[in-house]
Amino acid sequence: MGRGKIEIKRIENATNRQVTYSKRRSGIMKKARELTVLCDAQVAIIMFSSTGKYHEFCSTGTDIKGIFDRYQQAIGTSLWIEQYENMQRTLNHLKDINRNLRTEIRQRMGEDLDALEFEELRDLEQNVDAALKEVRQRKYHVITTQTETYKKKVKHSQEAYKNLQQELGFVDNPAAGGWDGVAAGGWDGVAAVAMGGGSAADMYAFRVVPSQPNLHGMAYGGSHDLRLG
Amino acid sequence: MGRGKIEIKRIENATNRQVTYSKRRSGIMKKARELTVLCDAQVAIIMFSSTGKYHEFCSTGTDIKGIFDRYQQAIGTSLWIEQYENMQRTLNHLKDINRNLRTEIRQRMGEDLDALEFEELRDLEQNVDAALKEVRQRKYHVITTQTETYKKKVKHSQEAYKNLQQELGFVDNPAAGGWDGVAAGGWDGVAAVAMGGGSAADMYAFRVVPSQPNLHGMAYGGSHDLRLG
DNA sequence: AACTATTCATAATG
DNA sequence: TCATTATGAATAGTT
Repeated sequence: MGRGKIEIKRIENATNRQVTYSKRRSGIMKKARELTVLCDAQVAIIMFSSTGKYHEFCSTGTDIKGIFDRYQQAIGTSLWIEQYENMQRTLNHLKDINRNLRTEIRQRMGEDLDALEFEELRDLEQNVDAALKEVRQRKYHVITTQTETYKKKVKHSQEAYKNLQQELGFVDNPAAGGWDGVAAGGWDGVAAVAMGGGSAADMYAFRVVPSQPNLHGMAYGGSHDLRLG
Repeated sequence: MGRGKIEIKRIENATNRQVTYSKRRSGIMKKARELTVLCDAQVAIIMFSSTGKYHEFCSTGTDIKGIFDRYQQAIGTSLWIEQYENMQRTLNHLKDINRNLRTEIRQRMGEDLDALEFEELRDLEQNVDAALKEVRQRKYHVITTQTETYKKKVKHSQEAYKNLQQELGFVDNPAAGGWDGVAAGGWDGVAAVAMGGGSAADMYAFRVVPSQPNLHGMAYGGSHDLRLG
């Protein structure tokens, strides 16, 4: 065809190559379209030129994805099965880990202990005991720090008050009440109450991990069976 | 071409249709092969005949999957993006949950308490305290049960021993030692030791969740930063 | 499947 | 890129 036969090998002249690509591409596309109409066939074509431009053809009544899904069904496997299975594996692994994390939390809460051997129970007890000490220590630290902070605030306010009184010409009278009672030890009393453990009303479920409380998928102290997938 | 022009519409005669499909299919395949050689192009073709048979063409140096991956990159999206993204979302969600579960465990172990407010610390303390009581109670229950079991076993052994002695014609002499010392309360002593809390050597990390200990991805009491994905 | 008459695709050219 | 055209390739209908 054309003005003389040509050898089927790479066209070295880039311009000629591009022209030939364009002509033959449209030729193939036309043939493909005719085939789908004449023979009631489904055809999908994807082409990339040497310059990287892409063109596609797809028979009417479907799309590239549809034909490829059918193709994958025909050859009995997914071309992307490897990635997909990797992901599925990771997912299941994460689910298993999460399940075990939940179990550990439940056990640390004193639930579901029936499955534990005596040695495990003993270790758990020691671990929870040590944790309790840590938590108490930290709580005490926070209280102490907070108390100090408030004491300083009170002291500053007190001094500001005195300065104000002096500036306004009042007589400085420390025994007249005002802030002194609190400054003398009132906040230590607050600390003492806070340290004393909870009342019955305080016994609601523990709930921490700030900022994203709903990512657990459940309330602490409640059931841990988050269902996913 | 051919003996007379034909109208481009579905060929009703099934045999003709099949013959034409076969001829034109090979024509397109040949054209595609020529295009890839002449123009250094990448081409992928998938065809399904009206009878359901499939045929494919793919330029040398690559495969269907390669061309489709490139195609998806070219159009800037994945044809299977929906399934994939759903999975990715689930994965990230699981990771978030996982992270929070680990944080909660660390906090229940008395670590990473700096981020907690005073109220959270107080709740945590109460919760861990209550859990400790539960664990101790369970441990005591296990010990009691175990002790009873051993007591019974000892008693049975003792009686079997006595019966044996009688059968062999020996004189029954309770003061002669043997099992009686243990049966009188020796196992309660075991229980007492077990209840007494751990020695310094017992203070290794707590490790439960039986059957699949490695799914945590870390040792209890160690770092909780399992990296995934 | 093979064969041909005929149409079509396209290489070379402007 | 577009149009023209000579030429070989593709193929519809037939055997």
